[in-house]
Amino acid sequence: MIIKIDFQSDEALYMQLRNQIIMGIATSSIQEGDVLPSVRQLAGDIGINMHTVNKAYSVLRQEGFVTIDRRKGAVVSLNVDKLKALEEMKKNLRVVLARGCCKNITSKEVHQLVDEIFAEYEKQEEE
Amino acid sequence: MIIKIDFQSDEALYMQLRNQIIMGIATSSIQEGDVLPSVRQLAGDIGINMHTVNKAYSVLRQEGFVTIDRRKGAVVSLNVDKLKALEEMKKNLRVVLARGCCKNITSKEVHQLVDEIFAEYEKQEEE
DNA sequence: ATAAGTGTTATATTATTGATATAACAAAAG
DNA sequence: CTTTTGTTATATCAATAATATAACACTTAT
Repeated sequence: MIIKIDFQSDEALYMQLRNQIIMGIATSSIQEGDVLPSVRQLAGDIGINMHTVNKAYSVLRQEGFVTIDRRKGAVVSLNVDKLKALEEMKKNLRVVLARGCCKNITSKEVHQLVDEIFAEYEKQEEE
Repeated sequence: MIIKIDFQSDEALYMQLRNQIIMGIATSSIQEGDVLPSVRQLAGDIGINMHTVNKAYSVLRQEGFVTIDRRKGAVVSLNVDKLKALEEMKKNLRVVLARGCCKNITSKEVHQLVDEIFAEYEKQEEE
């Protein structure tokens, strides 16, 4: 699992970290049951503060992507509330698609993008 | 065009405003050539500060959704850079879809959501 | 022409957030 | 017993979000 932080980005560091871990789970480069590095370890590797990593982990826990075990640390374990997830996705898609729609992106083109991205996920699942 | 601001949300006011205007353009409840309310007017209607509206308009201008004319004000006019828009959408979709993918949302279900949302847009275009 | 309304700019203040820095604690592992 | 773990508590600094006045130049009505 390679984490790449962009210090020039206007996106918060802990948010970048959260998103990359989620994408790591989606591509199965991190799998359910895997243990994330300790907050101190990852902070040292990336070159950011311990608390920033801790905040990312806390958000991941609250959103149901990991459980935090005192003995093991942050363990990938998905708490699947599918109805909630679908609702959240629809809300997010409404914003993303509206932007594209204004720029003449068709539903067909969106479908293609979706397939491309899902292909990225399934491709790496075999590794 | 009805603007609904959630003061409890953790999303910045100017961002909520920006997104709702973009969704308004997508659903054609605001059309190309239409003039947005003046910053003072809209601020008064919503009950927020003039500068917050101004910031939303500035972002919309920078992102190519409106042009700002000294005599007319903020006019909806889409500066379509489709390649850039596709690139941006893919980046956004990667994050949104990864979250769903972890929660067992299938590509088929995403396709359905996309169709539902595009239907919302085209439905209101006829009004 | 006068008044009102427009976008724009400038400055200032307040509250919140993001990120960092130490420090300490209890629990678990070696 | 020492180290490492997550966790909590403070504190500080910088950046951002939102507000408040105020002023300027330009349109547009009256």
